[in-house]
This record gives sequence, structure tokens and C-alpha cells, in this order.
Amino acid sequence: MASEAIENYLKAIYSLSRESPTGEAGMKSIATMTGVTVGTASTMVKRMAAAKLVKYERFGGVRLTAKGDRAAIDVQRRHRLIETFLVQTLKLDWSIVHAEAERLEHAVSSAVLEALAIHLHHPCVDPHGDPIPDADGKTHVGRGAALATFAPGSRVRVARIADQRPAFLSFVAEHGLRPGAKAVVAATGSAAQSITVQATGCAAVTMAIAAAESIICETA
Amino acid sequence: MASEAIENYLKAIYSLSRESPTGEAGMKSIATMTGVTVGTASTMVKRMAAAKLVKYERFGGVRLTAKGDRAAIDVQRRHRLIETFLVQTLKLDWSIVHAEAERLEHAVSSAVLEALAIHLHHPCVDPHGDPIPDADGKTHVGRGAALATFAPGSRVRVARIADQRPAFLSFVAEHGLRPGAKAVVAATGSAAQSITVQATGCAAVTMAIAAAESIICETA
DNA sequence: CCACAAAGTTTGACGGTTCAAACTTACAAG
DNA sequence: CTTGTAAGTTTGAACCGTCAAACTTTGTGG
Repeated sequence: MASEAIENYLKAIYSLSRESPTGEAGMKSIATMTGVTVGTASTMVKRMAAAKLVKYERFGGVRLTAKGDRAAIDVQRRHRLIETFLVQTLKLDWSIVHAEAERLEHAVSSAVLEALAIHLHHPCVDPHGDPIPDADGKTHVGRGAALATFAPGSRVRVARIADQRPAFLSFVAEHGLRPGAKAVVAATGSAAQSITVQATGCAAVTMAIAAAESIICETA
Repeated sequence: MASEAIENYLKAIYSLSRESPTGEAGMKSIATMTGVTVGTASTMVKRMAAAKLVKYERFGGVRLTAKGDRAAIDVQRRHRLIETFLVQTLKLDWSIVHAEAERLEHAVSSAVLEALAIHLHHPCVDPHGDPIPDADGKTHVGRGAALATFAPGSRVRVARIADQRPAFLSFVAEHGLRPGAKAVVAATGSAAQSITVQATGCAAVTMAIAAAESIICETA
């Protein structure tokens, strides 16, 4: 249906508008996220508007239509199921599957996708703890807050890592902070903008508050 | 490396030149096989020649270079491993996996491909019995002759089905003639251009000699 | 309220892949 | 040896996705 390029714009607009207070995405950020110049993003968004995937007006923000939203969620389902498959079935490393899934997500038909879902027993989160929308596009929302918000002494369970960069994922895994792991917040140094945390069975690690923003936890 | 389009031309030229006495492919057949006009094929072959993937001169036949040959075999390996995966791991139907693999073969990286090979225990034939080249591009050749060439009374083992059309594959499967199955040639009607064969545990079936050309067997 | 920076738009161009249609070559049959 | 046909080539145009660069709008600090 939508071309590979369009699917990438959909993903970008989806995630940008999700974390914007206005619920709209700007051209600059769309361009940055898709790795393209602002002019290109502008051109493509206009094309997407013609295809009724987004709504926007000149110099105003970009917002997905219901159709665009559904399409974006579809891509997300494909992406996350593929990541799960790559880690679980093919035993590929957690830290690299994001890039691989990025290429494959545009090539899986829905027949293959559903067979994949069956093979994996309909998982509801991917290896990073991100929720996988079901075939109807509904997502089972997980609660949780950034590790940065917990007070010293808190016992937490890691739910999700909200940063796909391989180096960060390797760092996190190395210190035992994968989704599902239990940990204790040892100390928070507000002066040093840092937080120290110890996962069960691992050495304590100190990281910047900014990094801890990407580690989503629940009270254990 | 090579674009998706180019990979498709490579596959076409590879298989056409393989079954041509001269070892060369014609523009018309390349165009037909890739589903494109002759003019387009001509244009693209010229481009491939510039990229040293094929050798050809105006109004002469097209032949793969060593580099093109290697690239074509690579695509074939990807295609066949994916087909095997779709049938074996995802339990998709034998008769439809060809089309699915056609879309996926351009999106699997070599990391994913090798992980797939390991997961499948390095199979050497795909679900149709076609040999899967190894990572170095070497193919373990299987002997065998068309079912059409066996005399009445011959006991055979089906080795390979050399026709990917879903209807044909369904027909073959329905009569128990999947790769690996044992069968007996009951009769050959040279006047009716037909052959009757019975797979172990199935009813006998009569088909045209032309159809039996696509069923490759070995003496059992 | 003005000027300037940041964001957004437009335009012209390019590479890749495709088509239709006009044209050329090769070759076999008479 | 001519000629008709099948095969092949070329050309001009289109669409997609992209860029660079010129331009316009918005909104904010002084």
C-alpha cells in the first residue's frame, strides 16, 4: 500500500506527535528523524496529505488522520514483532535488531506477519519492552515511570528501554537492566545529575539522569 | 549493493541462461520473466553491463559475469532459505511461499540470513527440492530426471518440483508427489501424451507429459 | 514595532525505474 | 535477394524520492 518511504514518514510523525504537547509534528523534526532535508519532508508531507494520511496546512503542524494512524500502528506492529522474532527465534543480539527490523518491516506481508505472531505466541511486548499492537491495532498499555523519578532505596522492575541506540542497549544489558530485571536505586546525586542503581546479581552502576530517563520501571 | 530491481534481473538472466543451449539470455525472455517491457529490459541490461554484472553487445545475447553470477546465486540462497523458513518454521503453505520469499529476499541482511541458516540447520534443499547454495555460493548438485522419462513400472523418489506456480504445487501435493515421496509409474500413454503415476498411500493420477517434465525424480 | 532567527515552502535538478512508440537489425522463407 | 517478422534499441516522457538553494512566513527579543 504505502511505499517504504511513506511508511518511514508515518512512523516518524506518529512518534513525534505522540510526545508533543500539541499532538502535532514539525517539519524540522520529521526531517531529522527520517534523515532527510526539510524541503524533502515538506514535499512528502504534502503528498501524504493528498493521500489522506495526514492533515496539515501550510506553516502549521502535521497530524495523522485516522487512516494514517492505523497505517503507522501497522508498521509498528510489524517492526516490533520482527524484533521479537530476531531475538527470540534467531538469537540475534538485542542491541542490533532495531536496524534489521527497520529493513524487514516494509517487506512482510500480513500473511507472514500473522504466522510470525502465532509462532511467537502473540507476544505483547518486544525485546525492548515496547508494547506490540495486536492485529486490530490496539495496544495493551503498560504503566511505569522513568528510573530517574524513583527515590533512593526504591525496588523496581525494568519494564522498558525507550532508546534504541545499540551502544545504549549494550550498556544497559551489560549492567543487567534488561526488561524484566529487578533492581534497587542505590543513590541519586542531584548535584552530579546522576543516579546509581544495582540490578539483582550485578554490580551497581552510576549513570546520568538523562540516561535514566530512557529506562522505564515499575515499583517491584 | 544491487538494487531490488537489479536483483530481479540477475535472477532472470541466471535462470534463463542456465536453460539455454548457448548459455545466453535474450531481451524478450528477460523482459517477460521480470514483467517489464522489452525496452526497459534493454535499458537495464545496459546499466548492468556498466556495473560489470553482465556482458553483452548490441543485438547479442546477455551473459552474467563472474560477479553477476555470484550476485545471482546470493539472491537464490536468500530466496530458498526464506522459503524453507516460511514452510518449516512458520508453517505457511508450500504453494504460496514463493511469492512471499520474492518480497523478503531483497530485505534480509547477511547477518539475518546466516542466523536463519543456523536456525534451520543449514538445509541443502528448499521445500520444492531446489538446492540451496551454501554461504560460499557452492551448490550441492542433485541428480535426477524428469518423471516423464521413466518407464512404466519404475519405482521413483520425487526429488524436486521445478515449477513454482501455486496451482501446480497444490495439484502435486494433493496427489502425494512432494519432494521425498515414493511413487510408481503405472503407465505411459504416448498417444495421449500422458503419464499415470501413483504415490505411496495415494490414488493414482494421470497428467500430461508436459506437466511430468516439472517433476524431477530419482530411481528409488 | 522591527529585525532577525528559526521554521517552512518552492523550485529546478538529478538518479532510478518504468512505459509507449518510433526506429533498427537479424534472419528465415520464399 | 528481397521482404516480412521477430527481436532489439532508442527516445521522450512520467513518477518517486531526494537534494541544494532561493525564497517566505512566523514569532520573539530588544
